Amino acid sequence: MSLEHILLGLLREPASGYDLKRVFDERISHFWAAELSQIYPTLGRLERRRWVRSRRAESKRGPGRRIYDLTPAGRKELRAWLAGPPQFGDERFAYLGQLFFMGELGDWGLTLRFLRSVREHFAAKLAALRSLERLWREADPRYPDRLPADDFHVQLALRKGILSLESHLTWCDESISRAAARMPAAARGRHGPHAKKGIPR
Amino acid sequence: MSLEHILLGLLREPASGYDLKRVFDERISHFWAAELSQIYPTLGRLERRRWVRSRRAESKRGPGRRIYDLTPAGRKELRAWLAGPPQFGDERFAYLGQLFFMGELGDWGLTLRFLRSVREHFAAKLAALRSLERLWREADPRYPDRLPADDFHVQLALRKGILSLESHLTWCDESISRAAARMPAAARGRHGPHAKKGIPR
DNA sequence: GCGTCCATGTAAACGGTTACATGATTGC
DNA sequence: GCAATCATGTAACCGTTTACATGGACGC
Repeated sequence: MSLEHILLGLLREPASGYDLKRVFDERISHFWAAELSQIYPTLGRLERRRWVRSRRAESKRGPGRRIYDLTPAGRKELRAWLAGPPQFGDERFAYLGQLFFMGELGDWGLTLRFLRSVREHFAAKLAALRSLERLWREADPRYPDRLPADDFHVQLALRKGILSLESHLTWCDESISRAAARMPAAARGRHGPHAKKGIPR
Repeated sequence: MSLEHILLGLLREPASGYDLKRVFDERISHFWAAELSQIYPTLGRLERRRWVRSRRAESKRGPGRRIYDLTPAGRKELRAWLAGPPQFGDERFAYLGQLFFMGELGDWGLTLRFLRSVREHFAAKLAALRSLERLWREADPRYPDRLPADDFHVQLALRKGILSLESHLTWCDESISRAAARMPAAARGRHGPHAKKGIPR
C-alpha cells in the first residue's frame, strides 16, 4: 500500500500524525492526498508491524502528542518499496468524463464555461506549486541541479507536478479557443472568449 | 458517482454489460477504468432507480445477453451531471512517491532504471492513444475541428490524454538526462544514457 | 464569549479490486 | 483436446471519505 510507504518515507524524521498531515498538504498533495482519519489508523497498523515506534510527548498547546519514527525493519521495508518497480494505478478524471459526453447538451456556451472553470482549478494548483518552487530556489543556490541527492529526487517529483499542470493549461487554452470557434457567430458576444461586457446587441 | 454517470452517457446507445466493458477499455480507459465486476452491479442499481431499463436478447455465441438503455429519467440525470460543475478528484501517483524518497537509496543507476521504466510505460500508453487518433483522422475528414458537436467533445478528451502523456515523456527525458549528469563519472559507462554495450573497462 | 488551531481518534459508508463460479461456442 | 472469447454474476477484501466525538489553549 502506497500510503503506508509514504508514511515510512516521511518518518525518517520523527513526527506526529498531525505533523504528517501538514506535510501531506504542503509538499505531497500534488501526487498523494491523505486525511487524518486515514493517517491515524495507518500509523497504528505500522506500529503493530514494528515498522515504526512511537513515544508520548507534551505539546505547547492542546493535548499531548504521539511522536512516531522509523525502526530498522521499517527502513528495510521502505527501501524494498523504493527498489521495486514503479507502481502505476489507473488514473481517473471525472471532469473528462463530463466533457466526453457534453455534446449531449448542445450548448457551446456551457462547454466554454466548463473549460474555463477547469482552467481556473489547474491554474490555482500550478500557482501553488510554482510558489513552492520559487521559495526553494531562493533559499538554496544549489537548486535544482546541485541539490543533495535526497532533495534532487524531491525536486524531480515537484517538477513533474509543474510540467503536468502547465500541459493541462495548454490543453485548456487550446480547447477553449477551438470550442469558441465552433460557437454560432450570433452567440459569440454572449459566451465567447472576448465577450464585451455591457454591450447588448 | 462518476461511473454511474459515464454508464448513463454510454447507454444513450443500447448495450450489454459486456459491450460496455469493451468500450471502457478501448475509448474510456485513458480517463476512467472499470471492471466487469463493478459494471454489472452498477447497472443493476441504475435499473432499480429507473435510470436505465433492460431486456433479454439472444447472442450468436455464448449465453444470453441483457441489453440496457437509457430512460427519460436517466437522460435527465445525465444532463444534470453534465451541466454541473467539473468534478475533480485527488490524483494519486504512487511512482512519484517512490521517486520522492528515492534519494534514500543513494543509487543513481537505480533512479535511471526506474525513470526509464516509467518512460516505457507512458510511451506505450501514448502509442495506443495516437493510433486511436490516427484511425479516427483517416476515417473522418472532418477530424478534428469540423466534427459534429458530440464527437468534437470526445475528441477534446482524447486530445487531453495525448497532450498529458507527451508532457509525461518530456519530463521523463529531461529527468533521465539530469539524473545521468549527477551520476559519478566512473559509473556512467555502466548505467548512463550512452552506455556502450559489450565494452568492459 | 467565540472561533481557530492543536491533537487524537472511531464508525459507517462508499467505490473499487481480486478472486471465485458457471457454462456455451469457436478456432487452432 | 485446449485456449480464447462471449456472457453474467457473487463475495470478500481493501483503501478512502465523511461524519462524528472530545477537549484544551490562544487570539480577537
